[in-house]
Amino acid sequence: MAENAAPPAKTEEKRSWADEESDEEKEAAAPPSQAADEAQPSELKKIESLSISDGKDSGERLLDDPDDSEIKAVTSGDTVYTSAVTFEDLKLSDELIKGLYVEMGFSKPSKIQAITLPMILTPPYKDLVAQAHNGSGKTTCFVLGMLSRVDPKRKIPQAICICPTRELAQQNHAVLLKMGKYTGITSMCAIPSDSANYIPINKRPPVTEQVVIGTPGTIKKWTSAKKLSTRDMKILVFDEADHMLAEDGFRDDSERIMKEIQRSSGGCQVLLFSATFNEAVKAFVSRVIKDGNQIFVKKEELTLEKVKQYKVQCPDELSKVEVIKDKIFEFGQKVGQTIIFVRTRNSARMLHQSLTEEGYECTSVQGALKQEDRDQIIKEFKDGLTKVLITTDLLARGFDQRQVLSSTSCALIGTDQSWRKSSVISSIIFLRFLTGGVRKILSLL
DNA sequence: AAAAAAC
Repeated sequence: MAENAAPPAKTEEKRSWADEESDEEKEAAAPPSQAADEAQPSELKKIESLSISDGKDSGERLLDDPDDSEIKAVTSGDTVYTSAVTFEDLKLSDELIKGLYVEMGFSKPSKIQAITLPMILTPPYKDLVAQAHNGSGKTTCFVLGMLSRVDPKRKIPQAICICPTRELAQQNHAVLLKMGKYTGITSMCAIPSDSANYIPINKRPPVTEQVVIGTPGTIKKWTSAKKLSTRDMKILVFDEADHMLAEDGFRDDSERIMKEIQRSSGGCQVLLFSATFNEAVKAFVSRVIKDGNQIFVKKEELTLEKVKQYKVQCPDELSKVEVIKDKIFEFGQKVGQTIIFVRTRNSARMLHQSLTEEGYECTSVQGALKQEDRDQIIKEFKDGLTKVLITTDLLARGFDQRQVLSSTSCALIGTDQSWRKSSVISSIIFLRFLTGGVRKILSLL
């Protein structure tokens, strides 16, 4: 459990350096008496609802969720699913159970696991679209799904997971190795290899590993070169599925891969997992996934309500850097590590440079770096060797930094969106110009 | 609108 970052000070002291809200925000947000950081959490703290429908049902049934005690069974189509109270309910192999208890340290399924795992593991293995908050145990759902649907005796690829970034693919692969430690199930990452150990595709032996986790381009390349057989695929997972299926994301690649695998395998189960699904993606999903189980959480407030938010208004770009130096570093030392999100690769580079020049220790990572360097920088941060990491959307999604540090981290937001997607951040500091943008953020609250 | 993957 990550304890909430104790705010460094109460409101009054905070205002010694954080400006008060502007007029624009006042009209956009709440009654003028309410400071912005009061306006956000408690009001949004509603009981989260789960909506369960069979995909054809237009009228969604909403199950109020009183700490999951009442939800025992949910039906979808003709199949009756019994929510899993224990992992034993799922009839997993002993080896897998051991991995869950010993390696992962789990005791019982989380709510999303209790509901989705039976849907994933019960014939006729329907497709599944599932939304679950960050930190709710989403990864376990599909990793466990893949591990239990693979036949350990057959040395051929039977499960694929596709992720939007190499980093996320590696992270998910690490989870799979850990959870599947005693199963003997083999797996590999399908991401572009770094220059040092590059193997031309035609020299690459066909994949014999049973689970493959990778990024779209490489998966596509390997399958079209017949190095990755999809004939015996039983389960296909898209992590961060909303991005994988968004028009400005990986939709084309994803759709092609999905079609190809479903064709060659004769209908393989597809799982779509994400913390967020906007309406456009939902509409697309319902076209692609015709007859699947669906789980949506009503609103995506969970990340928000745990988060303490501060705003600092800066008249110009230069003063942002001043605030980072004077305040963020100091604040970051109290709470642990800091991630600074910025919008562009270039600002990541520039900010890193100007901070370093002035003797502030930090690192930065963005997509223009070589893969080796990316891996190295992230490893150092996860190992706690570096305290301040500047990054772009590269780490905005699915970056799980709890596996390293139970202490809190602090994120400084330079973009409108990335902080909402990021996993466990207990504290947010906005740095924005006086003009523009603020209203947009407030409307999201 | 930029970032991500990968050509």
